[in-house]
Amino acid sequence: MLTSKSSRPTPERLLDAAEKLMRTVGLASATTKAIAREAGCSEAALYKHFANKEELFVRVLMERTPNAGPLMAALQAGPGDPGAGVEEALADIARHASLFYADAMPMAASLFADPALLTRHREGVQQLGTGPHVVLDALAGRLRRERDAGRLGPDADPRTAAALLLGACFQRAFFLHFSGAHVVQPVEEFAPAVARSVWAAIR
Amino acid sequence: MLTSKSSRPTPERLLDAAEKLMRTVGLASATTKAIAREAGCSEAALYKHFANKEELFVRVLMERTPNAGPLMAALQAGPGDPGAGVEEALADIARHASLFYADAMPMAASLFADPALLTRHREGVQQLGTGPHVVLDALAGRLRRERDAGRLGPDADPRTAAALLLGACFQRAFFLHFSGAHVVQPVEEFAPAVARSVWAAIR
DNA sequence: CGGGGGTGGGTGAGTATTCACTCACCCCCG
DNA sequence: CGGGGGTGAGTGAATACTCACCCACCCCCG
Repeated sequence: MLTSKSSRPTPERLLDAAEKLMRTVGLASATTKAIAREAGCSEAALYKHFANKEELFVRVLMERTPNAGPLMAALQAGPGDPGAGVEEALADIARHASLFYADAMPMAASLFADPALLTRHREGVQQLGTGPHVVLDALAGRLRRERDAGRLGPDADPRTAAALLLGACFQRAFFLHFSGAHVVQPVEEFAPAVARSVWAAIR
Repeated sequence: MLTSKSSRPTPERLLDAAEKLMRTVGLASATTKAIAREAGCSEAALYKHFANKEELFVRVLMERTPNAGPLMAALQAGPGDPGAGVEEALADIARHASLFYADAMPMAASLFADPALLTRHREGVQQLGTGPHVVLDALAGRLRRERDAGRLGPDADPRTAAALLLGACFQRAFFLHFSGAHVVQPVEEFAPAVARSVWAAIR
């Protein structure tokens, strides 16, 4: 019974619960009582493991951020592989970026409701040298390398191209949550279209 | 003294106050008491003019949305004017879009903290047949007309190009508020760069 | 023409509820 | 038996919202 779900340590369950509530009912309704109930423990237990509610949220944002791994992997792979075309790689990146942003959007946007929490999170994040812009930097760097390897036009603008591709995916994720799935194209047709147009801009 | 500031009707002052607080201290701290104090009236007066706090917020979001006028004007102007190049028009659109999104971002993103409020707002907005996607539709339509007039390449993808340009401006606005001004390019260099790359993709 | 009374807008002082957070206490494992 | 992890029952503060009341204004009727 080592793997029974109740064996999962309480702090983890609290982080899980907080994340789940932030995604579903929203930051405003993610109260300490609701989080404790969702985690299956008492409110007082929360304060045995976290100094206060804000610390819990900050740790959720730092540790339970949607998994950027696949996206970063898609960003780093590629340039050494001359078999795959750049456009296909861009489509793959657009696919991963669309999924990642769709995942991250609700929690990230929630922070705008509480500027104090946003500031705390920003400080923690920039002390770690990370942040949402690393994705953009990674794609820009990747494109710069592609250009230097002669696979892009010599006057291509890697940073701007990266901003275009990721920005389109980002805004699509926003529409998805803000207006509903019916106003956005499905990823399977969106990602290749985006890749095609960006590729046309830099080849 | 008809134009004295206290002559501004109370409901307007409440809407002003609510908007200001949403922008500055955030939706979470925009309490009825704070709004009333900011508007210079009592809390009870708020309930003479609005059924509840949510109705006040919804009306702020519907009526005090950042002015999309200049952006929509920049989007509609142009195709009849053969003197101006498409790229310059795109740069102008990118400039206006960057400003508009930077203005709208805090209030729009705040909604993610309260999904119930988001749903109410979505319903109100789509009953009016509007929404954030109209900007994208307008630019896509504009580009389609340019293409049909032969000023773009015949296989240009207007909808995707619009998503790229506006998405880049949208994400820039997000970075601006989320991470600070130091991680984004100034508009004066960002807008032309975006326009140049998009133009390269569709010409 | 004067005054009685409805009315829209405003207020101060509440109310019930909910919030984040605390405390005294307990259980059980090493 | 000591202490980390857990709890039930609070605490004061803050929240959204209400209530009784007020006042200036206007309309209309005697």
